[in-house]
Amino acid sequence: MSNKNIRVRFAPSPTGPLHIGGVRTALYNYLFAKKMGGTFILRIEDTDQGRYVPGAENYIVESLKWCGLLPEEGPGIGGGHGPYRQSERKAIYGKYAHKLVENGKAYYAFDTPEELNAKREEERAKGNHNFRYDNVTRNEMKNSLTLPAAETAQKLAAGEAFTIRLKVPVGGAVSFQDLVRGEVTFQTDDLDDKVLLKADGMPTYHMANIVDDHLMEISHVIRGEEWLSSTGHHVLLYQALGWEGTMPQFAHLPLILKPTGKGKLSKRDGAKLGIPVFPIAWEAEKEEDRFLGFREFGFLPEAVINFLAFLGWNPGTEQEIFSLEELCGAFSIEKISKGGARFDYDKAKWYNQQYIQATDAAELAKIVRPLMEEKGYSVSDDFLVDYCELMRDRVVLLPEFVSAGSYFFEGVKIYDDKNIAKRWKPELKPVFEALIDLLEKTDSFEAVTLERGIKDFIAERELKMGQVFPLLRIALAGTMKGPAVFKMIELLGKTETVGRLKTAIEYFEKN
RNA sequence: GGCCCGUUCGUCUAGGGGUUAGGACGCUGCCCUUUCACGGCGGAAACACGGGUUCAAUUCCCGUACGGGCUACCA
Repeated sequence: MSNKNIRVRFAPSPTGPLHIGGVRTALYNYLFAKKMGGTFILRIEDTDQGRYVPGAENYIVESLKWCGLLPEEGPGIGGGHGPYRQSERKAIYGKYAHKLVENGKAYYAFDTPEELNAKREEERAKGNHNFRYDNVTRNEMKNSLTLPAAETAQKLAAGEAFTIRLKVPVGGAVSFQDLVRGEVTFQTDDLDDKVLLKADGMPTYHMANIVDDHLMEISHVIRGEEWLSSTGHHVLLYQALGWEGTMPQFAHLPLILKPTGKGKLSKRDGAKLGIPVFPIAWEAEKEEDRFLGFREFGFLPEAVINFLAFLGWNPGTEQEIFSLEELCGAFSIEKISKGGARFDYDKAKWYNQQYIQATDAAELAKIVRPLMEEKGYSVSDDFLVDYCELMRDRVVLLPEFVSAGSYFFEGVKIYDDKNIAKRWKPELKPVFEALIDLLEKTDSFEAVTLERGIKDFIAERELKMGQVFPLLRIALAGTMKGPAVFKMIELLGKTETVGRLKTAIEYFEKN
């Protein structure tokens, strides 16, 4: 069921790695598009050449890919509304900006950044701490409203640098219905005359976003709450361009807040708290500019998506685990919450654990294999699958598959001396030697058989389980933590098990 | 400062004029298990405050407080 009228876009700016709040915005756009049978579009907002960071666009694309949020239109993908990079649409914005000037909805402004700063300083000195270029102050600035027409024409002809500013009406009000917040109203007298076209000929976000959303036939603008304040200007712009009738609907998302303290989540919070705030790693020259992502921390993308979906949205049922597909079915803008949501890393880890537990061992083995190789462990496929089966319920982040069971791959490197001291008695030596004997004579190395055999062995000698099992475990793993002993023996196999027992007895004796 | 937005357990949230205010994470007790986990059953823990409206407000309205966002020729 496709609905050609529903078109949403994710429009990030390639100024660095996309943080997790951006991923959530992308997710909500994606979910809404899928839910409605509409189209999910990626648009790159690279109108600020000063802040352009090479590699950032690729990072955005790779991040979306890792998350499984594939755009149907976008740079490198195509679609009937391209180009999808704003830098490639420069001429379009210029045309509309000049049209607005012709229609008296905007004007040329010749004030240089230096002059504007000087003006701000001057006002500050007078005690006015918030100078605004608005429908009052524009009358004392250098623009086509205050200058004689001839002078304006002369400046333009001379190629003097100019910007085009929106001529905000005096004494009016703008309102719109926000899909998550209801009616929002601004007095035009509170709004400044936003720059639409910069001196370098590039549009500002405000201009580009309206022109593109209109031309790309965007039906719903779903974006972060940081845009709510400028939406008044955007509505004014739609009106000025005569596009009010097809203006998209707005939905402003609550912000993702820092895990601790105040404010919205920022790049630096990751490094500061040792948690990921980016989907995937970001490479950079300088060490302090490099970041690891959720992927590198060992998260499954499905878990990240599920976690993110619930940061500011809730289906209203008690189900917590949702696949991307299920989210597409359950999503609705009405259920987006209004208040900011604090980033809860513990919850993210819990989701990851849930997804690891729900993934079958063969699949986990595939995911874990590269981590094993990185560590230098060579493991057979069968062994790795069985191993994943044993460890699945004991792992929260993927790298723990490597660390938590390292003894399986490199033997016992460290013994738990404290427990050995507490439990080892010299008279246990013959018992363990007899156990080795028993194992060597056992043909079936299956956990159930082993369990029966070893339990009988202990009973025959009138020993307690507690005298044997903990030491047996330490002999094989070095630690008290780990899967059921019989399962371990089964996985290790006869030769390895017997070998480890022999070394361990020696070690226990010395201890 | 101005404008805009928000406020239910520590956190994410459900709910909604009359409820024992529900779930999840985290914390915690017990059970399972002679390990560690997983799992199961419990527990502590919330309607920011003040006024209205109403027979009745956590829920509706208004204030206040607090929090957040914006306030660039950045997005």
